[in-house]
Amino acid sequence: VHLRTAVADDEIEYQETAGHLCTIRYPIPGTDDAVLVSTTRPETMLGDTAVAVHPDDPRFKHLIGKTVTLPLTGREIPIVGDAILVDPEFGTGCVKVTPAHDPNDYQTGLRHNLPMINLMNPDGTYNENAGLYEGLDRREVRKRVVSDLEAGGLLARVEPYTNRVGLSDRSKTPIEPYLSDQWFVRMGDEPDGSAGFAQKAMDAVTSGAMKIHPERYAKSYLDWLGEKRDWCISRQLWWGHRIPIWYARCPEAELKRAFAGRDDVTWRLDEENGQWLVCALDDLPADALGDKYPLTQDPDVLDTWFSSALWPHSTLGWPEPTPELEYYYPTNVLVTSRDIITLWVARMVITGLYNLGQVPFADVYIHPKILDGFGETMSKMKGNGIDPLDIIERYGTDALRFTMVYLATETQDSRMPVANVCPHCGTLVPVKQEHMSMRTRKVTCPNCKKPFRPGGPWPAPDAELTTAKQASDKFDMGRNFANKIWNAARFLLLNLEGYTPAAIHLDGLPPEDRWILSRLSSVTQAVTGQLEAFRFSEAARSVYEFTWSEFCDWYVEMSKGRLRNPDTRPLAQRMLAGLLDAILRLAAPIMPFVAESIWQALNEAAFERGLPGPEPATESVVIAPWPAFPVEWQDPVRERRTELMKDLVKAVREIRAHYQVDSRTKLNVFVRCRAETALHLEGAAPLLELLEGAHLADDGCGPDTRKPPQSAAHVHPDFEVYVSLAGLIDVPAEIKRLEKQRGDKSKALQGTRAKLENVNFRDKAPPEVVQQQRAAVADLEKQLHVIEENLRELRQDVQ
RNA sequence: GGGCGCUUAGCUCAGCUGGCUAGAGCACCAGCUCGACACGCUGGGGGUCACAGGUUCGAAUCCUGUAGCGCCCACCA
Repeated sequence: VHLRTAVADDEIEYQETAGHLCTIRYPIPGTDDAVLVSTTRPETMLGDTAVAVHPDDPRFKHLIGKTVTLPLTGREIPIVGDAILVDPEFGTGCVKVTPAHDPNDYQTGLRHNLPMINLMNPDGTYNENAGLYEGLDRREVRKRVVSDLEAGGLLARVEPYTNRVGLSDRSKTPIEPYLSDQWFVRMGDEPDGSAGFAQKAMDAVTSGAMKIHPERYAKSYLDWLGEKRDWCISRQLWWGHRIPIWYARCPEAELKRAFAGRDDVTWRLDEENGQWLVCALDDLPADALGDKYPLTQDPDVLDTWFSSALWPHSTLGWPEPTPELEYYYPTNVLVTSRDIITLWVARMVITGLYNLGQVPFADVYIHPKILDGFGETMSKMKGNGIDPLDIIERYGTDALRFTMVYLATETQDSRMPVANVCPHCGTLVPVKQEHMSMRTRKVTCPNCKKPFRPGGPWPAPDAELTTAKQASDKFDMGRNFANKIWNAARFLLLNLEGYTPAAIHLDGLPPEDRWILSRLSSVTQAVTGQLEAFRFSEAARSVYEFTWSEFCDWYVEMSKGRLRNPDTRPLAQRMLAGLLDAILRLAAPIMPFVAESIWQALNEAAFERGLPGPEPATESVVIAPWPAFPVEWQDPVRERRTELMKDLVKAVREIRAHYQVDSRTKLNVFVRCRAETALHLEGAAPLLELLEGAHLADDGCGPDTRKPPQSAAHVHPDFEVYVSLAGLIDVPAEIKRLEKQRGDKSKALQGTRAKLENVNFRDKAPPEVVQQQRAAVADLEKQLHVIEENLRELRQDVQ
């Protein structure tokens, strides 16, 4: 495929290609001598207009100013000295110069005022300048040139050579550099020295008018713009915005007459071609100047990035001063990928500043990328992409979105191993590397042995093979979380009968309410900060953690008893409704669909709700105000108290699980602790009852509690728990349990002691850190002591 | 060649300004169909934080180097 268009440097991709390096003799007239030049593109020698050597190269210095005869053409071309083009160490030290067909040679040509001979037609065939080779395709010319040189004894040698060939991104055919007229946008500064396009776009970032997050990406933006390379914006393609230039050959008076009073039309003279270049905002009809002087529009179209650069304002109705443009421009945040910071972002800034005088957005957030399972960027070409629709169908939209946000960390790209879902039996068949790049058209299911086509971007359906859908268990997390929220909401909705709205008063609240409000206030504050700082992954983690591990795992469980008691039920309902309301608002940006559907259901059951006081709910969660709660609700002491109770419950659970005691069997629990801790654990008895089916007697918690016979122990920094297991206790197993606890604790003790024994640590570390370590040692020693005691008793039991 | 980033549990990733026994999800093991949820609950196993130096009382965290990987840019007649 030949696209026959100009391409930008950034549309070229290089590929290592095995080719040949030909060394050709260029005879020096009047002598038997010749200079040797090497090239990977021998056919371009027809357009050589010089041979260059390094000006300081002793081997060739004396030749500068002389000429050589260009083989096959007989043209005499000069030998020039050029320190930029020539590396004397490389090859023969002599370089053929083909200004019309190589960018470096072009620059060399300009430096030495060399003629530029364009050999090629736009279709890649050679033109009349190629003499005998006219009309032949470039590849054919290469063959002929080589054999003709060989026949003439002018081909010194041909060696195998691997070089990097520039291929078009789009067509994957080799780029042929050649001279053509193109349209450029000048990026450099104005002739008077004032800032040009590139500089203005740089200033937008250095002045802080536009911030790039994470900050390090500002560097690629500034570095690239700093080169101020002119932007070639014309393309010889069919699809695209046409270049708004019309050509006319007429007296200027005609233009003045036809466009009198129009400030959207300008023109200037193209002296080289003796015509007017007319530029207009709106399309000009061919007969705008009358039949005598037809206007013809330039056939080229704009670079797609030029059109894209207009996106932030052209989508809002520009150039008309629409209300939308007025209201939305400049926008707030652009979210995009790092590889188009230059191609797209920089150019949006340039056109935004030029057309509207303001940057198009205040913040640019660059997200990490999802890579394929092998760590490579996904691309259509490679065929290693994943179809979001497959994921949505299998896991849900919110699952997709949540997982993506969860993975949007600050630096780390994320690999996404993908599996094909066997269309016959549903087995997940992991994608292997050899399935990539469309090489594998057919995979056999290891389970049902039937064939299918792996999922991916296939150009057309396959009549014989069903194409598999794609899956990736990375989305389990999002799906499970959506489901968790859904079920928590269901629980609440089933328990809202008789709900009455009323304000919450902090003072009368039970400890678990104080705790969850403290957590809610902290978490809401954290999520708000994380979103503002573009730390999306952290925000997702905060919402997930709070909702699942705190609200569902503990608060909802704790509320079950209260909902059964008519005295405590109304408050529990208000708390739960208010909490769910807050969770939905926090989750809405990340899981909009689940949040919205629950919001609607909640509006039916508890229209007026909220913390601390009830308010009528908004019609939709998307217009609900972002939540914020009093900082005074944050109460470290209450949080600590709840943590202690949770630890107590967990200790009992651990024992129950270890002895595999049926959950319906009631356990008797005894706690030995300091009086102060006992105070903190005051509310623990009902929780143990509710959550663990465990009984803690009124006098079972305090400094005087004694270890009951036949019991299992768990030693916590703040308390010792004993669970009576008369008839169930397995003494050797219990010894093993305690020995493991002892192992863990003494390992920690060792580490901490070692630190304290270090004089330098005691002298140089901050006192509070030293103090903390001392306390830790004391705690651990005490715990170990208790464990030892328990072990001794158990060993006596055995004997 | 220049720049940026990464390397932590079997897999995919957290770990912000250095300081409790390094965390999560999935996977794995054991036990749970008790009134939101088996897409679940409970308990558990699993890590020389790539490697080598250095700074520090103390390093997954800071510095230097090495190796591997990814991306962007430049470019080899």
